[in-house]
Amino acid sequence: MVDIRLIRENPELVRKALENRQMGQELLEEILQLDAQRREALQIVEQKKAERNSISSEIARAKASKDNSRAQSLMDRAKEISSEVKELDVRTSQIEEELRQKMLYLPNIPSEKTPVGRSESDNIVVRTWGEPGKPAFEVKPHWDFGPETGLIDFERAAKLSGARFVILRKDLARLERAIMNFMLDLHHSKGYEEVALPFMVKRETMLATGQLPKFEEEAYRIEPDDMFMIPTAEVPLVAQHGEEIIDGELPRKYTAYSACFRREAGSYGKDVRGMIRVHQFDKVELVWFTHPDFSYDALEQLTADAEDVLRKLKLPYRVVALCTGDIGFASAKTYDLEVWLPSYNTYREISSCSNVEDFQARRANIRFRDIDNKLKFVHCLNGSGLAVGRTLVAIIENYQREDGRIDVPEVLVPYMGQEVIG
RNA sequence: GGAGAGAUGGCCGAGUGGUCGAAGGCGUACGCCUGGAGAGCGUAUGACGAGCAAAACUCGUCCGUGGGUUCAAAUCCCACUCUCUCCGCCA
Repeated sequence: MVDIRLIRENPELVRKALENRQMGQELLEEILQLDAQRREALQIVEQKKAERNSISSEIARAKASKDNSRAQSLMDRAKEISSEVKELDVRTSQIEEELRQKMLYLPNIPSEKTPVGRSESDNIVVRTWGEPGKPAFEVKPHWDFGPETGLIDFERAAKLSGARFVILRKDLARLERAIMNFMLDLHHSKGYEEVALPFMVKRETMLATGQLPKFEEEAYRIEPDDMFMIPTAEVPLVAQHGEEIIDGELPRKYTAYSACFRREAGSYGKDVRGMIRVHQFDKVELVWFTHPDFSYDALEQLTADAEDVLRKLKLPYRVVALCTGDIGFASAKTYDLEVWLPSYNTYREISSCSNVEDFQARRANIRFRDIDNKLKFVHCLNGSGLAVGRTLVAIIENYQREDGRIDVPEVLVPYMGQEVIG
């Protein structure tokens, strides 16, 4: 949620933000109009209420001094005002609700640090790490490797659940578990508090983090209970502190494993082969709650922590700063980590690290007490550290040997108890 | 699923119709005391919204949520949500 006062006092800033996001201005205009209406209605109703209140206390005084006729005439007057107040209240809260609904659809204002651009092609490569290998043989894409070795079973997954699901078997199932444990252990060693969370959440939880109301068609909904399967652990990880005043030191750093569920509506043609884009995948997530003054330092640190996973796995990657036209709804600034995938002969997203500033904290009402003793909204950051399925793919393709088997990355050997699979 | 108990400020906890936004305590901030710290003493300390150039100012709202009764609701009535205890079922 964007601060309504900021919108009111600095609409040009919001106008520019929407423009940079390649979005229309209509929503902003509606919000400005509703805000003006709301304040006008508020002033009228509050004045009436003040009148009612003062008569009410006069009644109390009249009754105390046994002046019953005076009390009665005041009560008649108060009754009139009260019914006026009731009407005005209804009108005011209608406007307020309408405004609130519109506000929920307004995206975050991109940071000044976010490069301005129209689309993906305007993103900026910030740095590159490692060299894509140049094997003398042809690397098998994971969608061939998997079925041929029997370690990935797309057919039976489709039998169970339809397209875009995957079954991992034997060493690959174990490798995935090893990857998760390795990531969680690494983050834990850096001071992240590990959390195990619900994968199903209430509607209001999805609202708090910004997945709803705008992106409902992207989420799996559990009809009878109006709950949602989480699209990322970010949702419960952030919302756990909803309606709280965080006590103790900031930043708070959390890491959690979760399965993630996405309908992938509107991406029918994309990545139909393999397990790059599936409806259910595993991910290890990182979330920070920080003081507003330090959230951009925190973004660098969080990104570095996610990068460290790739470095320790010795997977070549690059860091991309997303432009204003490409960052997510809630984000003010985002770095994507992209890992080298031989099957695509390019880098593909494996992590997305964002500073959403106070956007989620406003929705979820997450505050802290600053040194000046004032309550302020925290800044929230989230990033994948990393998407486990895509890490698995990256290992299959980057660690492939000429004999078609896969070397286990050194850091995972202790978790696997073996050095080669396949 | 059945039965009961509860939900009040950052926290604990009093308060059953009219100066209650709410006693008391803890915590926090400042001051005194001290070589320094602690203890002790004193003072202050809810949130949100609107008005104003701004406010230490004024007004409004808020005692789980939503309705209702009343001139007036933390307090009375109804519904719901959540938490806890017990019973049943279950991984």
